Amino acid sequence: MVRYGKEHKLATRQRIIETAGRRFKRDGINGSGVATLMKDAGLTNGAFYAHFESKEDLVATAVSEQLRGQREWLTSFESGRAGIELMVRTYLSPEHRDNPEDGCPSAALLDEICRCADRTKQAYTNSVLAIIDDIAARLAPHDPQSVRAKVLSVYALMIGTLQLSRSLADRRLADEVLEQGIRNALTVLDAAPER
Amino acid sequence: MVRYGKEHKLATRQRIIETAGRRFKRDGINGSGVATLMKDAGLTNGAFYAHFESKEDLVATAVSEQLRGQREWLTSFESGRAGIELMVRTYLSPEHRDNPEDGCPSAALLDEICRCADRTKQAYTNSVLAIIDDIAARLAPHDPQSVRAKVLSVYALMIGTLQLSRSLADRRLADEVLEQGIRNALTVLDAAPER
DNA sequence: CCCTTTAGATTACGATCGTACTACCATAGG
DNA sequence: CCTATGGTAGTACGATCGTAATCTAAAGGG
Repeated sequence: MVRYGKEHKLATRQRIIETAGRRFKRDGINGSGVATLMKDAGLTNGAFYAHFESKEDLVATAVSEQLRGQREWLTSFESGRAGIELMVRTYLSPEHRDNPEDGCPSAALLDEICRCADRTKQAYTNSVLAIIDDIAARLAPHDPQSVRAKVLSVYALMIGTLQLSRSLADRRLADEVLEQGIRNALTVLDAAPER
Repeated sequence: MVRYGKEHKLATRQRIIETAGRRFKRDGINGSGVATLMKDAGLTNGAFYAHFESKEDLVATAVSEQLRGQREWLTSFESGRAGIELMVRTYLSPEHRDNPEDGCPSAALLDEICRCADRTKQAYTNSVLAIIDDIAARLAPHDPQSVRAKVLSVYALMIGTLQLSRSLADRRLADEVLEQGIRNALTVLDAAPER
Protein backbone atom coordinates (compact mmCIF):
# COMPACT_ATOMS: atom_id res chain seq x y z
CA MET A 1 0.00 0.00 0.00
CA VAL A 2 2.92 2.32 0.67
CA ARG A 3 3.59 3.80 -2.74
CA TYR A 4 6.41 6.16 -1.81
CA GLY A 5 8.70 5.17 1.01
CA LYS A 6 7.33 6.99 4.05
CA GLU A 7 10.58 8.89 4.42
CA HIS A 8 10.06 10.71 1.11
CA LYS A 9 7.41 13.14 2.25
CA LEU A 10 8.98 13.62 5.65
CA ALA A 11 12.28 14.45 4.00
CA THR A 12 10.78 17.14 1.77
CA ARG A 13 8.90 18.53 4.74
CA GLN A 14 12.15 18.75 6.65
CA ARG A 15 13.83 20.38 3.67
CA ILE A 16 11.11 23.04 3.52
CA ILE A 17 11.43 23.70 7.26
CA GLU A 18 15.17 24.17 7.01
CA THR A 19 15.32 26.35 3.92
CA ALA A 20 12.40 28.39 5.24
CA GLY A 21 14.24 28.95 8.50
CA ARG A 22 17.18 30.41 6.65
CA ARG A 23 14.97 32.54 4.42
CA PHE A 24 13.05 33.89 7.39
CA LYS A 25 16.30 34.92 9.05
CA ARG A 26 17.43 36.65 5.84
CA ASP A 27 14.26 38.45 4.75
CA GLY A 28 12.04 38.30 7.80
CA ILE A 29 8.81 36.38 8.30
CA ASN A 30 6.59 38.99 6.72
CA GLY A 31 9.16 39.48 3.98
CA SER A 32 9.15 35.86 2.84
CA GLY A 33 6.27 34.68 0.65
CA VAL A 34 5.13 31.10 0.36
CA ALA A 35 6.15 30.96 -3.31
CA THR A 36 9.70 32.01 -2.48
CA LEU A 37 9.92 29.60 0.44
CA MET A 38 8.89 26.71 -1.78
CA LYS A 39 11.23 27.72 -4.57
CA ASP A 40 14.06 27.65 -2.01
CA ALA A 41 13.16 24.02 -1.32
CA GLY A 42 13.04 23.27 -5.05
CA LEU A 43 9.25 23.10 -5.19
CA THR A 44 6.29 25.22 -6.28
CA ASN A 45 3.75 27.07 -4.18
CA GLY A 46 0.93 24.57 -4.65
CA ALA A 47 2.70 21.77 -2.81
CA PHE A 48 2.99 23.86 0.33
CA TYR A 49 -0.42 23.04 1.75
CA ALA A 50 0.19 19.32 1.48
CA HIS A 51 2.86 19.80 4.16
CA PHE A 52 1.55 22.64 6.33
CA GLU A 53 -1.92 23.86 7.07
CA SER A 54 -0.95 27.53 6.86
CA LYS A 55 2.03 29.84 6.80
CA GLU A 56 1.70 30.39 10.56
CA ASP A 57 2.02 26.64 10.96
CA LEU A 58 5.33 26.65 9.08
CA VAL A 59 6.54 29.70 11.00
CA ALA A 60 6.00 28.02 14.35
CA THR A 61 7.64 24.83 13.13
CA ALA A 62 10.60 26.56 11.50
CA VAL A 63 11.27 28.74 14.54
CA SER A 64 11.27 25.69 16.80
CA GLU A 65 13.57 23.85 14.43
CA GLN A 66 15.94 26.80 14.24
CA LEU A 67 16.13 26.95 18.01
CA ARG A 68 16.73 23.22 18.17
CA GLY A 69 19.67 23.79 15.85
CA GLN A 70 20.95 26.58 18.06
CA ARG A 71 20.71 24.28 21.05
CA GLU A 72 22.87 21.74 19.27
CA TRP A 73 25.33 24.45 18.38
CA LEU A 74 25.57 25.45 22.02
CA THR A 75 26.34 21.92 23.14
CA SER A 76 29.36 21.98 20.86
CA PHE A 77 31.12 24.21 23.39
CA GLU A 78 32.77 22.67 26.40
CA SER A 79 30.97 22.79 29.68
CA GLY A 80 33.13 24.99 31.91
CA ARG A 81 33.41 28.69 32.29
CA ALA A 82 35.95 28.80 29.41
CA GLY A 83 33.43 27.16 27.08
CA ILE A 84 30.77 29.69 28.00
CA GLU A 85 33.16 32.55 27.36
CA LEU A 86 34.10 31.17 23.94
CA MET A 87 30.41 30.77 23.17
CA VAL A 88 29.72 34.40 24.04
CA ARG A 89 32.64 35.54 21.91
CA THR A 90 31.51 33.45 18.97
CA TYR A 91 27.93 34.68 19.28
CA LEU A 92 29.00 38.30 19.47
CA SER A 93 31.46 38.05 16.59
CA PRO A 94 31.46 40.09 13.36
CA GLU A 95 31.00 36.82 11.44
CA HIS A 96 27.75 36.07 13.23
CA ARG A 97 26.60 39.64 12.79
CA ASP A 98 27.28 39.61 9.06
CA ASN A 99 25.58 36.27 8.36
CA PRO A 100 22.14 36.35 9.92
CA GLU A 101 20.89 33.47 7.76
CA ASP A 102 23.34 31.12 9.45
CA GLY A 103 22.86 32.60 12.88
CA CYS A 104 20.61 33.02 15.84
CA PRO A 105 16.89 32.94 15.01
CA SER A 106 16.07 35.09 18.01
CA ALA A 107 18.36 37.90 16.93
CA ALA A 108 16.92 37.79 13.43
CA LEU A 109 13.25 37.41 14.25
CA LEU A 110 12.49 38.33 17.83
CA ASP A 111 10.45 41.45 17.26
CA GLU A 112 8.47 39.76 14.52
CA ILE A 113 7.81 36.85 16.89
CA CYS A 114 6.40 39.37 19.40
CA ARG A 115 3.65 40.09 16.89
CA CYS A 116 2.94 36.46 15.98
CA ALA A 117 -0.03 34.37 17.01
CA ASP A 118 -0.02 32.89 20.51
CA ARG A 119 0.71 29.46 19.12
CA THR A 120 3.96 30.66 17.61
CA LYS A 121 4.95 32.50 20.77
CA GLN A 122 4.25 29.36 22.77
CA ALA A 123 6.42 27.29 20.43
CA TYR A 124 9.14 29.92 20.72
CA THR A 125 8.92 29.94 24.50
CA ASN A 126 9.18 26.16 24.78
CA SER A 127 12.17 25.96 22.50
CA VAL A 128 13.98 28.83 24.18
CA LEU A 129 13.43 27.31 27.61
CA ALA A 130 14.94 24.05 26.39
CA ILE A 131 18.07 26.00 25.45
CA ILE A 132 18.16 27.98 28.66
CA ASP A 133 17.68 24.95 30.90
CA ASP A 134 20.48 23.26 29.00
CA ILE A 135 22.88 26.07 29.80
CA ALA A 136 21.61 26.56 33.31
CA ALA A 137 22.29 22.89 34.03
CA ARG A 138 25.87 23.39 32.95
CA LEU A 139 26.43 26.51 35.00
CA ALA A 140 24.80 25.25 38.16
CA PRO A 141 24.43 21.46 37.99
CA HIS A 142 23.06 21.27 41.51
CA ASP A 143 20.48 24.05 41.26
CA PRO A 144 19.81 24.97 37.64
CA GLN A 145 16.56 26.76 38.52
CA SER A 146 18.47 29.41 40.45
CA VAL A 147 20.33 30.68 37.39
CA ARG A 148 17.52 30.33 34.85
CA ALA A 149 16.49 33.98 34.88
CA LYS A 150 20.11 35.05 34.69
CA VAL A 151 20.86 32.83 31.69
CA LEU A 152 17.69 34.04 29.98
CA SER A 153 18.66 37.64 30.58
CA VAL A 154 22.16 37.09 29.21
CA TYR A 155 20.56 35.55 26.12
CA ALA A 156 18.49 38.74 25.83
CA LEU A 157 21.60 40.87 26.23
CA MET A 158 23.36 39.05 23.42
CA ILE A 159 20.32 39.24 21.13
CA GLY A 160 19.95 42.99 21.58
CA THR A 161 23.66 43.55 21.11
CA LEU A 162 23.76 41.60 17.87
CA GLN A 163 20.68 43.39 16.52
CA LEU A 164 22.05 46.81 17.35
CA SER A 165 25.40 45.97 15.81
CA ARG A 166 23.58 44.88 12.66
CA SER A 167 21.60 48.10 12.46
CA LEU A 168 24.41 50.59 12.85
CA ALA A 169 25.68 52.01 9.58
CA ASP A 170 29.09 52.76 11.12
CA ARG A 171 31.16 49.56 11.09
CA ARG A 172 33.70 50.72 13.65
CA LEU A 173 30.95 51.56 16.08
CA ALA A 174 29.18 48.28 15.36
CA ASP A 175 32.37 46.39 16.23
CA GLU A 176 32.76 48.36 19.43
CA VAL A 177 29.24 47.44 20.46
CA LEU A 178 30.04 43.76 20.01
CA GLU A 179 33.18 43.99 22.11
CA GLN A 180 31.47 45.90 24.86
CA GLY A 181 28.63 43.38 24.68
CA ILE A 182 31.09 40.55 25.35
CA ARG A 183 32.42 42.39 28.40
CA ASN A 184 28.89 43.01 29.65
CA ALA A 185 27.80 39.40 29.21
CA LEU A 186 30.81 38.19 31.17
CA THR A 187 30.30 40.83 33.85
CA VAL A 188 26.73 39.73 34.33
CA LEU A 189 27.63 36.05 34.35
CA ASP A 190 30.31 36.64 36.97
CA ALA A 191 28.20 38.94 39.12
CA ALA A 192 27.19 37.60 42.51
CA PRO A 193 23.79 35.95 42.14
CA GLU A 194 22.22 37.78 45.09
CA ARG A 195 22.92 41.25 43.70
CA MET B 1 0.70 83.35 -3.49
CA VAL B 2 0.36 81.21 -0.38
CA ARG B 3 -3.16 79.85 -0.60
CA TYR B 4 -3.02 77.59 2.43
CA GLY B 5 -0.86 78.76 5.30
CA LYS B 6 2.41 76.91 4.88
CA GLU B 7 1.88 75.21 8.19
CA HIS B 8 -1.13 73.28 6.85
CA LYS B 9 0.76 70.80 4.73
CA LEU B 10 3.59 70.54 7.22
CA ALA B 11 1.09 69.75 9.94
CA THR B 12 -0.50 66.90 7.98
CA ARG B 13 2.94 65.60 7.10
CA GLN B 14 3.83 65.60 10.78
CA ARG B 15 0.55 63.87 11.60
CA ILE B 16 1.31 61.13 9.09
CA ILE B 17 4.81 60.67 10.50
CA GLU B 18 3.52 60.33 14.03
CA THR B 19 0.60 58.00 13.39
CA ALA B 20 2.81 55.93 11.06
CA GLY B 21 5.43 55.61 13.80
CA ARG B 22 2.85 54.17 16.16
CA ARG B 23 1.46 51.83 13.52
CA PHE B 24 4.93 50.57 12.62
CA LYS B 25 5.60 49.78 16.26
CA ARG B 26 2.29 47.91 16.50
CA ASP B 27 2.24 45.91 13.28
CA GLY B 28 5.81 46.16 12.00
CA ILE B 29 7.12 47.98 8.97
CA ASN B 30 6.36 45.21 6.52
CA GLY B 31 3.03 44.67 8.21
CA SER B 32 1.78 48.23 7.66
CA GLY B 33 0.46 49.17 4.23
CA VAL B 34 0.36 52.71 2.87
CA ALA B 35 -3.45 52.72 2.79
CA THR B 36 -3.63 51.83 6.48
CA LEU B 37 -1.02 54.39 7.41
CA MET B 38 -2.96 57.12 5.64
CA LYS B 39 -6.27 56.03 7.12
CA ASP B 40 -4.66 56.35 10.55
CA ALA B 41 -3.89 59.96 9.71
CA GLY B 42 -7.46 60.52 8.48
CA LEU B 43 -6.48 60.61 4.81
CA THR B 44 -6.63 58.37 1.76
CA ASN B 45 -3.80 56.51 0.11
CA GLY B 46 -3.49 58.84 -2.87
CA ALA B 47 -2.31 61.79 -0.81
CA PHE B 48 0.66 59.84 0.45
CA TYR B 49 2.98 60.63 -2.44
CA ALA B 50 2.38 64.34 -2.09
CA HIS B 51 4.19 64.10 1.24
CA PHE B 52 6.77 61.32 0.74
CA GLU B 53 8.56 60.02 -2.28
CA SER B 54 8.20 56.39 -1.23
CA LYS B 55 7.38 54.17 1.72
CA GLU B 56 11.08 53.81 2.51
CA ASP B 57 11.21 57.59 2.74
CA LEU B 58 8.47 57.60 5.35
CA VAL B 59 10.07 54.71 7.21
CA ALA B 60 13.37 56.55 7.57
CA THR B 61 11.58 59.73 8.61
CA ALA B 62 9.24 58.03 11.06
CA VAL B 63 12.05 56.05 12.69
CA SER B 64 14.08 59.23 13.17
CA GLU B 65 11.07 61.01 14.57
CA GLN B 66 10.33 58.16 16.95
CA LEU B 67 13.89 58.23 18.24
CA ARG B 68 13.71 62.00 18.64
CA GLY B 69 10.65 61.41 20.80
CA GLN B 70 12.51 58.84 22.82
CA ARG B 71 15.34 61.30 23.30
CA GLU B 72 12.90 63.81 24.71
CA TRP B 73 11.46 61.16 26.96
CA LEU B 74 14.91 60.41 28.28
CA THR B 75 15.60 64.02 29.12
CA SER B 76 12.54 63.98 31.37
CA PHE B 77 14.56 61.99 33.91
CA GLU B 78 16.90 63.80 36.23
CA SER B 79 20.57 63.76 35.46
CA GLY B 80 22.18 61.83 38.29
CA ARG B 81 22.60 58.15 38.89
CA ALA B 82 19.14 57.99 40.50
CA GLY B 83 17.57 59.37 37.32
CA ILE B 84 19.32 56.78 35.20
CA GLU B 85 18.14 54.01 37.47
CA LEU B 86 14.55 55.21 37.32
CA MET B 87 14.84 55.40 33.56
CA VAL B 88 16.05 51.79 33.37
CA ARG B 89 13.22 50.66 35.63
CA THR B 90 10.63 52.52 33.56
CA TYR B 91 12.02 51.15 30.31
CA LEU B 92 12.04 47.59 31.62
CA SER B 93 8.56 47.78 33.12
CA PRO B 94 5.57 45.56 32.31
CA GLU B 95 3.72 48.67 31.11
CA HIS B 96 6.34 49.39 28.49
CA ARG B 97 6.41 45.74 27.47
CA ASP B 98 2.64 45.59 27.05
CA ASN B 99 2.31 48.81 25.02
CA PRO B 100 4.80 48.66 22.18
CA GLU B 101 2.98 51.33 20.18
CA ASP B 102 3.77 53.89 22.87
CA GLY B 103 7.25 52.62 23.48
CA CYS B 104 10.77 52.27 22.21
CA PRO B 105 11.04 52.12 18.42
CA SER B 106 14.25 50.13 18.63
CA ALA B 107 12.68 47.36 20.67
CA ALA B 108 9.73 47.20 18.30
CA LEU B 109 11.57 47.47 14.99
CA LEU B 110 15.26 46.73 15.36
CA ASP B 111 15.46 43.53 13.41
CA GLU B 112 13.35 44.96 10.64
CA ILE B 113 15.66 47.95 10.53
CA CYS B 114 18.59 45.54 10.07
CA ARG B 115 17.03 44.56 6.75
CA CYS B 116 16.20 48.09 5.61
CA ALA B 117 17.95 50.10 2.93
CA ASP B 118 21.23 51.79 3.85
CA ARG B 119 19.54 55.16 3.95
CA THR B 120 17.21 54.02 6.70
CA LYS B 121 20.00 52.38 8.67
CA GLN B 122 21.98 55.60 8.38
CA ALA B 123 19.03 57.63 9.65
CA TYR B 124 18.63 55.15 12.48
CA THR B 125 22.31 55.34 13.38
CA ASN B 126 22.34 59.13 13.48
CA SER B 127 19.27 59.32 15.68
CA VAL B 128 20.49 56.65 18.05
CA LEU B 129 23.85 58.34 18.42
CA ALA B 130 22.11 61.58 19.32
CA ILE B 131 20.38 59.74 22.15
CA ILE B 132 23.52 57.93 23.27
CA ASP B 133 25.66 61.08 23.28
CA ASP B 134 22.96 62.79 25.30
CA ILE B 135 23.14 60.14 28.00
CA ALA B 136 26.91 59.81 27.82
CA ALA B 137 27.24 63.54 28.45
CA ARG B 138 25.18 63.14 31.58
CA LEU B 139 27.11 60.18 32.90
CA ALA B 140 30.56 61.56 32.18
CA PRO B 141 30.34 65.31 31.54
CA HIS B 142 34.10 65.64 31.21
CA ASP B 143 34.72 62.73 28.84
CA PRO B 144 31.50 61.56 27.23
CA GLN B 145 33.38 59.69 24.50
CA SER B 146 34.78 57.25 27.05
CA VAL B 147 31.36 55.89 28.00
CA ARG B 148 29.72 55.96 24.58
CA ALA B 149 30.23 52.27 23.83
CA LYS B 150 29.04 51.36 27.29
CA VAL B 151 25.85 53.43 27.02
CA LEU B 152 25.18 51.97 23.56
CA SER B 153 25.64 48.46 24.88
CA VAL B 154 23.28 49.08 27.78
CA TYR B 155 20.73 50.35 25.28
CA ALA B 156 21.19 47.05 23.42
CA LEU B 157 20.77 45.11 26.63
CA MET B 158 17.48 46.84 27.39
CA ILE B 159 16.19 46.36 23.85
CA GLY B 160 16.90 42.63 23.86
CA THR B 161 15.40 42.22 27.30
CA LEU B 162 12.17 43.97 26.35
CA GLN B 163 11.85 41.97 23.14
CA LEU B 164 12.41 38.67 24.89
CA SER B 165 9.93 39.58 27.59
CA ARG B 166 7.40 40.38 24.88
CA SER B 167 7.93 37.08 23.11
CA LEU B 168 7.61 34.73 26.06
CA ALA B 169 4.18 33.17 26.41
CA ASP B 170 4.69 32.69 30.16
CA ARG B 171 3.92 35.95 31.92
CA ARG B 172 5.67 35.07 35.16
CA LEU B 173 8.83 34.26 33.31
CA ALA B 174 8.51 37.41 31.20
CA ASP B 175 8.32 39.49 34.39
CA GLU B 176 11.36 37.74 35.82
CA VAL B 177 13.32 38.56 32.68
CA LEU B 178 12.50 42.24 33.09
CA GLU B 179 13.60 42.28 36.71
CA GLN B 180 16.82 40.45 36.00
CA GLY B 181 17.37 42.84 33.08
CA ILE B 182 17.18 45.81 35.43
CA ARG B 183 19.79 44.24 37.70
CA ASN B 184 22.03 43.51 34.72
CA ALA B 185 21.77 47.02 33.33
CA LEU B 186 22.72 48.50 36.67
CA THR B 187 25.53 46.02 37.14
CA VAL B 188 26.98 46.97 33.78
CA LEU B 189 26.58 50.69 34.42
CA ASP B 190 28.34 50.40 37.76
CA ALA B 191 31.12 48.14 36.49
CA ALA B 192 34.58 49.67 36.41
CA PRO B 193 35.17 51.09 32.94
CA GLU B 194 38.55 49.42 32.46
CA ARG B 195 37.23 45.94 33.02
C1' DC C 1 6.56 -6.63 -18.42
C1' DC C 2 2.71 -3.67 -18.80
C1' DC C 3 -0.89 -1.38 -16.38
C1' DT C 4 -3.41 0.46 -12.69
C1' DT C 5 -3.34 3.03 -8.58
C1' DT C 6 -2.25 7.00 -6.17
C1' DA C 7 1.10 9.95 -3.52
C1' DG C 8 3.03 14.05 -4.42
C1' DA C 9 3.93 17.66 -7.20
C1' DT C 10 2.64 21.28 -10.95
C1' DT C 11 0.13 24.76 -13.03
C1' DA C 12 -3.69 27.68 -12.87
C1' DC C 13 -6.81 30.38 -10.44
C1' DG C 14 -9.39 33.60 -7.01
C1' DA C 15 -9.61 37.06 -3.79
C1' DT C 16 -7.21 40.34 -1.35
C1' DC C 17 -3.64 43.39 -0.44
C1' DG C 18 0.84 45.71 -1.59
C1' DT C 19 3.11 50.12 -3.71
C1' DA C 20 2.98 53.60 -6.85
C1' DC C 21 0.69 56.92 -9.78
C1' DT C 22 -2.84 60.09 -11.97
C1' DA C 23 -6.92 62.49 -13.11
C1' DC C 24 -10.24 64.96 -10.88
C1' DC C 25 -12.49 67.91 -7.17
C1' DA C 26 -13.37 71.11 -3.27
C1' DT C 27 -12.21 74.84 -1.07
C1' DA C 28 -9.33 78.67 0.78
C1' DG C 29 -7.59 83.19 -0.31
C1' DG C 30 -6.64 86.81 -3.10
C1' DC D 1 -14.86 84.95 -9.19
C1' DC D 2 -10.87 82.46 -10.22
C1' DT D 3 -6.69 80.01 -9.27
C1' DA D 4 -3.77 76.68 -7.19
C1' DT D 5 -3.38 73.83 -3.24
C1' DG D 6 -4.23 69.75 -0.75
C1' DG D 7 -7.04 66.00 -0.91
C1' DT D 8 -10.09 62.16 -2.96
C1' DA D 9 -11.01 58.43 -5.64
C1' DG D 10 -9.78 55.36 -8.84
C1' DT D 11 -6.41 52.64 -11.43
C1' DA D 12 -2.36 49.73 -12.72
C1' DC D 13 -0.03 45.80 -11.76
C1' DG D 14 2.52 42.73 -9.10
C1' DA D 15 2.62 39.88 -4.68
C1' DT D 16 0.11 37.82 -1.14
C1' DC D 17 -2.21 33.39 0.85
C1' DG D 18 -4.84 29.74 -0.07
C1' DT D 19 -7.64 26.28 -3.17
C1' DA D 20 -8.55 23.26 -6.88
C1' DA D 21 -7.90 20.78 -11.19
C1' DT D 22 -4.36 18.51 -13.58
C1' DC D 23 -0.17 16.07 -14.41
C1' DT D 24 3.82 12.74 -13.24
C1' DA D 25 5.90 8.96 -11.91
C1' DA D 26 6.68 5.36 -8.22
C1' DA D 27 5.18 0.85 -6.43
C1' DG D 28 2.93 -3.12 -6.68
C1' DG D 29 -0.41 -6.59 -8.95
C1' DG D 30 -1.67 -9.37 -12.72
